[in-house]
Amino acid sequence: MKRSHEPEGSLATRLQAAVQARGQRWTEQRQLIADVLAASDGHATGAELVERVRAADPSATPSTVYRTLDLLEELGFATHHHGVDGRETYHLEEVVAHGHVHCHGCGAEVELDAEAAKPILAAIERVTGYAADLDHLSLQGRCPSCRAAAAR
Amino acid sequence: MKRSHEPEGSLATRLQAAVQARGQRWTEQRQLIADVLAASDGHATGAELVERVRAADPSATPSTVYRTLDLLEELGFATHHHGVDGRETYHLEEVVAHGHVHCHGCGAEVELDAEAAKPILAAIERVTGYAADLDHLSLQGRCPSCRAAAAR
DNA sequence: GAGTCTATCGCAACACGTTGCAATAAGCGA
DNA sequence: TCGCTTATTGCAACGTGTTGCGATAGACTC
Repeated sequence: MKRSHEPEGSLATRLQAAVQARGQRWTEQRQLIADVLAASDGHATGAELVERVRAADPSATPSTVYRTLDLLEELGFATHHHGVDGRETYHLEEVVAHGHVHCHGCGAEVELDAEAAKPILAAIERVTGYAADLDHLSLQGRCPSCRAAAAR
Repeated sequence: MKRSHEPEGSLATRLQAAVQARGQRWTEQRQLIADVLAASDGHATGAELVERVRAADPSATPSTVYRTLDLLEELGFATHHHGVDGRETYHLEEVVAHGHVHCHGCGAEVELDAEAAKPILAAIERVTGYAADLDHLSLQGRCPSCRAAAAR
């Protein structure tokens, strides 16, 4: 998100540098997977990414895609979390960290940016001493309109 | 909730009544699955439950177990949520509602009871307007000792 | 340039959970 | 009791994600 002022290649370039700095290799497949992830800004499930990567390069296998995603995550360029249905959802790190709140009444989903989440994270820290990850903040509950409907 | 003063058998009895009230049937397998879930108080993953049910009755199949768990959930006798690894974890409704906080540093996991979670849920409501489910509150972050270690 | 080391890849198998379908069996009315 | 209706079950196949292993190919040393 809001990366449009940057040259397209910069993410891949930084990634390549980070990978090679660890003595690891930057391959065409990794480039492709990073491109696909960058192109699907916002969220994408593992399966979606696998599908898109395979569309671009049919020789790519799921294991390669998942291992590359793990690598991106290890390097801090991506994160993943489990949505309400247990499916994995991946984000590029450039997408600003955010949490999710899902309504189990109507299925609505709102995002929580860092600013909005501050009081929540502060409350978690006060209660538990834990510094919670915003990226892994995936809540379920009832949205205001479903609550109003339920109250009637 | 907080029905722990009731006799052991009452859960199955109430469940049976609820199932039959919907014109559905109370079978031995359902009884068995409810027993297994009751016996594994606290949490159990779907796979664990399947395994235990099959240990007691090898003819039971995973689909039956999962369908029964769905039924229990529909009736409000059980809940499930997705843990950090994306696996499903089931609770009996009798186990008092609680959330989880998992440390991605050392893997420690603490539970949050309703009282402790109150300020967190209140903060969520203030920010989003959502009434979050304590049972689906599954957080990740760093525990105090990992934070201290990281600070050094 | 040859040889060695090792990261990466593809494949196959597995684990967990879900779904569709046909067979079975329970419940119910005549 | 018989026959009908329908909930439940078992089976098999599928979707998503993970893991182990041998083959490959890139990088590095001599």
